[in-house]
Amino acid sequence: MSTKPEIARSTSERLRESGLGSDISFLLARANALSVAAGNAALAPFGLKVRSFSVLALAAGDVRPTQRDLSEFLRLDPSQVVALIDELEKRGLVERRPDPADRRANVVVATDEGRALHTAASAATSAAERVLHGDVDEEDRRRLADLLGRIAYPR
Amino acid sequence: MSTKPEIARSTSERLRESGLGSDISFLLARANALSVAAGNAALAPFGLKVRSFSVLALAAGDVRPTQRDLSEFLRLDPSQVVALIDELEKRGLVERRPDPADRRANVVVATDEGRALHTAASAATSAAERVLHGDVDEEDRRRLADLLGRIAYPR
DNA sequence: TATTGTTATACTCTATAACTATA
DNA sequence: TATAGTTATAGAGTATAACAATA
Repeated sequence: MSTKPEIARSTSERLRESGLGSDISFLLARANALSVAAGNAALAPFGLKVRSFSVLALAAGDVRPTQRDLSEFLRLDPSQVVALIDELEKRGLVERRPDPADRRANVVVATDEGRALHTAASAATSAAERVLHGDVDEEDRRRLADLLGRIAYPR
Repeated sequence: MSTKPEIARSTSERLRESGLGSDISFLLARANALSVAAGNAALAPFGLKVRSFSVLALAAGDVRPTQRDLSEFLRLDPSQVVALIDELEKRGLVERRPDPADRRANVVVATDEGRALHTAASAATSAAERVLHGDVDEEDRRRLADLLGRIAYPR
């Protein structure tokens, strides 16, 4: 048990106040690590992780992306997308359909069951996000999303 | 070659506008992926990656953290810290010194050479960060750091 | 000739357990 | 009895190259 004097800052506080600890890249890495951990924990009851959830989420919308689209948007190698879709398809959550515009390509769409699971899982991740962002109110969350978007989607 | 009409949004634009694409957790993951990639590229000429750079940065300050401190602050397993310090120590960039307060613990400090490399590498990562944050001005960078800090360092 | 999806493979990263020396 | 550092190992994540079908 540490019984340090109140006046002295702890080592972790001092590291936080050091150069690295206030670096945007480092804060980004740390915030993301916590976010992924919280997301995976919230998704575990659904048999999903943030990776497979993001594929399911995009398949559940009306965009009808090809595997190549998913690969580029999620910044995953095409071979990783194959593995993720294999797993979701085996569980009956998504389907590969031939792209009418290009017979090489598969369009990935969620099944009814997949959309239902996505809805339930979304509620869980949103709740986990609200806990993680407990210190950030709604207006600041919008501001944060805007700022992150400018970094996440460079021109 | 895709010769789509200008009026139609591309698939990636439509994915971006979908639910997931504006989710803070997803934006965080995507921004961090770009940040790590840019950081590793900027650090490659120095024989460093963001991981080893962060250890060197903390060792180059005056906090004198133990390996345990580094493990907790960087959210790395103690065994990973061992490997990172082994490598940096082999290159003469950091040293393990016995903690006078606890003979089980090692304090990690940068050598003169390590501090010099840290200074040079810091300039490179700052430059890469400015490129990545090209769309975000100084005031918004401060705001972003504040918002990220509230997520990265929960109470 | 180039691209989509696929398979195989290797490499990095991360997580876990067990051990030692000190506390 | 618990903690700091270490070692070993296995699992997850990532990157690369080669192939068949199609553009």
